[in-house]
Amino acid sequence: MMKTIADIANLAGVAKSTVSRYLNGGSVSEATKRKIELVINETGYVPNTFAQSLKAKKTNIIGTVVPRLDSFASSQILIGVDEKLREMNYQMLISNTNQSLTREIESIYSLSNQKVAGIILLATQITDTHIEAFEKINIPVILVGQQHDSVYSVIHNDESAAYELGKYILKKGHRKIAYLGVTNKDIAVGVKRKEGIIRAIKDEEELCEVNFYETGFDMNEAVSKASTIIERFKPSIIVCATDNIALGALKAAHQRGIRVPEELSITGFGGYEVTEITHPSLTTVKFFYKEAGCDAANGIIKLLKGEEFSPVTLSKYQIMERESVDKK
Amino acid sequence: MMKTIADIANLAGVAKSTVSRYLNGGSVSEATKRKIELVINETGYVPNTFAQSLKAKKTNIIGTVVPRLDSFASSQILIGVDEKLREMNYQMLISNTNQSLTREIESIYSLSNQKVAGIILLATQITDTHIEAFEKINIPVILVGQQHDSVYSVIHNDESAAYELGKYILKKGHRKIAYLGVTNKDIAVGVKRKEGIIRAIKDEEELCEVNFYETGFDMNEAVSKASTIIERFKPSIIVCATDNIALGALKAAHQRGIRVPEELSITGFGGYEVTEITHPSLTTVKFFYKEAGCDAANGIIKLLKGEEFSPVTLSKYQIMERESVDKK
DNA sequence: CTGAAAGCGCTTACAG
DNA sequence: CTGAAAGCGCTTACAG
Repeated sequence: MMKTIADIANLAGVAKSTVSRYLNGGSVSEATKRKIELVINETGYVPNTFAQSLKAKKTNIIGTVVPRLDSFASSQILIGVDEKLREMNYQMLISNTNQSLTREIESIYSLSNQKVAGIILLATQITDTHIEAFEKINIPVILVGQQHDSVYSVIHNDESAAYELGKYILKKGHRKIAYLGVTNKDIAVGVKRKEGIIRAIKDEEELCEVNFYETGFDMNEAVSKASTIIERFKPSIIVCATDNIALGALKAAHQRGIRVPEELSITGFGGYEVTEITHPSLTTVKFFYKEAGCDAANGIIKLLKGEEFSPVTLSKYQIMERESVDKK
Repeated sequence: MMKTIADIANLAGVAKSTVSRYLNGGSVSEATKRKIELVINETGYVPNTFAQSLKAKKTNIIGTVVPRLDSFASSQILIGVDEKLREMNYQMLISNTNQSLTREIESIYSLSNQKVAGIILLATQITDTHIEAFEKINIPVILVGQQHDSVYSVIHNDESAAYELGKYILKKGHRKIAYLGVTNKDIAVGVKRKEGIIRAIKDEEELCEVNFYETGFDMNEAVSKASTIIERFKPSIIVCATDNIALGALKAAHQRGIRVPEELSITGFGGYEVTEITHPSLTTVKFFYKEAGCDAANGIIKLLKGEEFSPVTLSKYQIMERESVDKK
């Protein structure tokens, strides 16, 4: 049988309110404290969360909305969020939207109905409907991976990372560059990474030939897109907007019997674990997803406590110089 | 301002109990139904979950305990569970234990305290402490990935899958086999897969030379283990207990300048997405993780409704014949 | 420091 | 079919 606060009060010979005060750090004399403590230990009493939340009208749950569960980046961010939250005695509730923007909006409202204390959104696109939802629910929201003026954001600093990667490949002598990117609807991945590369090329004094292509996030689509690029454009390097796309490009090169990096260099973005183990291993930009997750978790708790939190947090990155880029 | 059932009752000119009955499918006349419906639509009323749960003493939440978030198998299973649960109007609450058995036990109790309706455990090892916890919490539990006599299980049929894979490589002519497995503590992955291979070899009339090795689940460890095996044993094939290990073996071969599959064949288990894109693509056994997740979700709901559910459900598998195995 | 009482928003017998 | 009342397990002013 589940014990209630009334049982504890009876057993300890005090009032329910006193037990409640003991539990919540109110003023209780040392003597009664000890009595209550004893009873609680003996009975293994655990307060009913529903009753608590019903009164307090809030929970220590942070809702985390993710577009998909099966992506390296998502997993790592979630791990970071979960770890930090657990540390701070909060709980993470994951809501998977399966890449549906509609379900994303639904999730935001539904989490709010469940009285989560705050929401962390692993964002892809931020629409007006999102902003409207954020305003309506009236609890702290932090975006991870995308930036928006009216919401707190933790981003991966895609532009700088891309700029640095661009400088790197230029230094390696590449002048005939294919950039295989994704939709502009994704500001971070589609726009910022491309912009960083473009800025690096602009800074370069020598002339570069650059072609831009677009593909989806899916590996298989990347294989065929890359294959066509190799055939028609014959670049010395394919700069891919994600590691998955780079993996696809690598496959395309293998299929065509083109040696990487001797005949063709390839780079990615992300730093997925598997990029270390491919042959050749992939030169890429590593983002610190887990740390970004921690940052977001920290931020939401600060916001909850009414403390200061910067509107935009830049997460770290690191160029991983490996085998897939050769001197030209 | 949040509306309560009392507000709705007032606005509709009926009693709270009538609104409650309307909400829960009790008997309400068509006329009052319409009145209530109207008010609810206008106000956008949503019942307070805590109040509901406080009375009903249960939730429509299913707790899912996972050892790690960043594994292909886990992600797919979670996606399956989530999808099915959502369909049935249940919710999934994920608890990540970060591969800690202690945290696994803690999670079980903590989910139970939160009054989840049931628990799905993506299991690695089942200890007595687990069984004790399952008995104490007194709600339905389903294991995914491991089997145990006293708990409902959805398993991947590792033994049969391994047997079939064993038959396949034998038919390809391999007689000098290295099996790179994992700890026996993991019954499904460590024991069953090995047993399946052994059974296939026993069935074979010709003489086989087989060596068994053990490694961790980590890719990098697999690289060095495989490298040593290649050097010392010189097998014609390395059968790896997981795709990650196989990826490591592939890397080891590349590093040593050994051509796969011409000089060395390699197989995995799992059917991770990335195995299709490696060079050469990996011959492996694909498990239907997502479907297994669905099965588990279905099962837990059946159990909740008091319906029949088989103590052990065998999930499907499929040999993915690709490029990493050659005729010998 | 301590207790009695009211109330959070719902559901569920029980009458009618 | 419908309503009044009790109660789920807690917390929070309010007295003392």
